[in-house]
Amino acid sequence: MLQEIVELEKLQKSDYRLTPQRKAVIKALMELDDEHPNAETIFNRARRYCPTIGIATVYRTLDVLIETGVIKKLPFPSRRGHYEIQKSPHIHFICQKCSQTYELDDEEKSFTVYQELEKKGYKVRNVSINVFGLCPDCGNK
Amino acid sequence: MLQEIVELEKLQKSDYRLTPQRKAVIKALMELDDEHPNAETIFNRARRYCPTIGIATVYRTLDVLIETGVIKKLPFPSRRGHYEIQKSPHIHFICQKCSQTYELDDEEKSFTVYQELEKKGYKVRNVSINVFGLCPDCGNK
DNA sequence: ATGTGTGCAAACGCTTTGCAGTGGG
DNA sequence: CCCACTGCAAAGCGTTTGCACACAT
Repeated sequence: MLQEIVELEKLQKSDYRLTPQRKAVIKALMELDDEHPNAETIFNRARRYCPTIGIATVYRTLDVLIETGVIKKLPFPSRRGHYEIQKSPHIHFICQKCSQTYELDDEEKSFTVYQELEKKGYKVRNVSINVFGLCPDCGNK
Repeated sequence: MLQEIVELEKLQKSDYRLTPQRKAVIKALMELDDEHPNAETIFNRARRYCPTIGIATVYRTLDVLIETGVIKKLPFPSRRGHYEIQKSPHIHFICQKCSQTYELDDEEKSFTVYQELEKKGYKVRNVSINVFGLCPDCGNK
């Protein structure tokens, strides 16, 4: 996977070691990226590639990956943390009935917000747009 | 307070009882609304108006208020829950250094998102835009 | 040799739940 | 008068931390 190499390089450049555990977590994150996984889901997938990994290491690795900008923690009003690889901005639509999360492009809108806030003196690192309601499936039942 | 009466009526209309505890929580939420309070902060303020209230009741009341649309749980990637009275959409800017949260108007942008998604078959109940970065204070140090 | 990184298990902190009692409508 | 609601304390659950060990450099 080409993309994976990019992520691994980001880590190396920041004085963090590329351990089997960290590689396993990144691999898990890449594979699960379309479902906004929580720590437990990432943990279970990462075990395929590093069976001895512990949940604490997953949490510590997620912190490292957030710090180096590889992933971000998603701002959902959920009790558990959800994570995704950093990529171009998009809208998250979260269905309040079935909890499905949809991704919808929104580079343009995010960019406008970005520009306006930078003009006002804010340094913008991440724009996040979440929409809550009923998805087409749940809304028509 | 005029606004408070509106919130109380919403509750009454939904077959929920207007207890001193619930009134106290609503009053606390109104007073603290500009600081996106967590349950503990709401609890401490509510005790001014109902000294015997318990934290469990605060949590249960918050659930009721969310269900009736009086308040919403804010989608911040924080471990604790944060709440605010439902009002017209705005951007939250959350400083990653000092954790200050700023509110910035954005009715227009939210409305555009709203319209586009409704066209696609989603039923939108709540649009939430969060921006993360450094606030003017922290960015210039 | 040094210190970053790890697994385990225990601790932590916020939130939820069970239950017996209370009071609003 | 009945049942929604409450306070208390205990349990629950996701996350963090302390510690001894491992292993890269």
